[in-house]
Amino acid sequence: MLHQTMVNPVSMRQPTARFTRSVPALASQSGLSAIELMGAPMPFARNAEIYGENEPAEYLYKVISGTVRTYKVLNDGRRQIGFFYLPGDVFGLEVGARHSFSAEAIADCKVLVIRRSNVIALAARESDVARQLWEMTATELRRVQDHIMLLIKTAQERVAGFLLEMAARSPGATEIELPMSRQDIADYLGLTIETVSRTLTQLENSAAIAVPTSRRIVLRNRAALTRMNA
Amino acid sequence: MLHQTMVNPVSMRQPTARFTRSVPALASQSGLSAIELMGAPMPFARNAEIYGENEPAEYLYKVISGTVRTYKVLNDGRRQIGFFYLPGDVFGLEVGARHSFSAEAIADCKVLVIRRSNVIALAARESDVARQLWEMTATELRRVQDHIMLLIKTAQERVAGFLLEMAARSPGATEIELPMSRQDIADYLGLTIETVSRTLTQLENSAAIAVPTSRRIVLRNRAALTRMNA
DNA sequence: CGACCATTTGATATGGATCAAGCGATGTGG
DNA sequence: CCACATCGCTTGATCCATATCAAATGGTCG
Repeated sequence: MLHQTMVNPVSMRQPTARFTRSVPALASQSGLSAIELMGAPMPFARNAEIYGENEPAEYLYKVISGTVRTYKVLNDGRRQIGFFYLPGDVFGLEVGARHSFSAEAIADCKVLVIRRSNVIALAARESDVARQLWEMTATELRRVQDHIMLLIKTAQERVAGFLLEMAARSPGATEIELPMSRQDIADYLGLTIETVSRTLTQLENSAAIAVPTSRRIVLRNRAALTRMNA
Repeated sequence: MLHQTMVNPVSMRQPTARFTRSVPALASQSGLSAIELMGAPMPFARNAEIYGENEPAEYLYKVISGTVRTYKVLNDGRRQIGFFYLPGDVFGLEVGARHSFSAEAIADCKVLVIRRSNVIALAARESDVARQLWEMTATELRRVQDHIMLLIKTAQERVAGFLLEMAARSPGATEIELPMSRQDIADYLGLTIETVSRTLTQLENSAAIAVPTSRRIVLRNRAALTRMNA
């Protein structure tokens, strides 16, 4: 049940963040936030740990390419995945001193790494940066609240909800490419891989989806999925 | 399963917030935050709705006395309680325009009602107010993350965890007074009242707790509870 | 081709839900 | 002050969704 994670060398995890002074004009002009301009891109290999639970939260991160999972593990090895972060998503932002989850690359990734102290210093001077930090945390809060509502549902509802959620993140697409394994999905939904697998075949049999390959899902009947999402 | 909630008259829910200019000196001196000084105390009767899901988030709230529950209800009536807010706790703070949960008084309450627009305006000028808003949202985020970890556990672990959580909120106390019903506890833990009840008697039989009355729990063996909290 | 790993499928077990009844406290009207 | 209704909680019996255990299948890479 426990994932074997390659811990990458310390040197890889101590990026020298480019120090950038406040540049709100450039930020708004380019559609980039001032925050992102303070970051340095950094690659992570498949299954590499980006940070561990309870480690000092020195950086926050934005996915450029690839997918990242955050997770917690209980004493006895049960793993709960917090979220799957896709390109454009920010993760690892903490107000407190330490990370509350661990983070790993699901596939080879590029991640923008941003020194937290720089952002916080900037936020103290510029209220729109402060507002952005607050908004990012609030976005995460809403996500986790939605996740709770998933976890009280039946297996079918959870899987349908998961598929719709993933579909909503690549808008317009009727076909979704899952970057994560069945085990990851199961640990996200609080189910076992067997139940996830069975539920998918059941959805396929009821013509709600097609599963051409295990990592590819075609949404055949979105209305049906929405209906069973409770 | 659905709670009958008395909706109190509109007039009761439109408090005239005392308008207060920025008073950071007084705030730090008194140990009160500038935010709280902008609020007006307001009573809510047992089971009164404080706000509803998706209503405009005009106010944020701080419990003075009594207990508040927040919750969401799925189509078919399943209710999930977000949290129980005790005196000192802030709830209903949103970054977006609308409340994502509903809130009700569990018992007769006094609640400090604070106009959100005032706080946000102040935050734009004073970075420590902005920081406080961010921190409140982050506190809530951590809580919800912990809640997720509860929801993947067994019934016994959930109930033990709940008792320890409640105990931690009245520090030092070896005996806890539960302000909420078994149904509320069940809906918080994602269990049925029967399972909550059975689990409590089971904990009582194993001498981990005593239950002199249904609303009062004595922690007899905190170590045992901690051990079964996973 | 063969080994390995992820996924699916099958058989069985079980924790918690559901259905149902009993119990104790609280309150109400006669 | 007592009979009785009500409500919240507990306890009992049974059921069922999902977990667990086990085996087969399939896709990937040497």
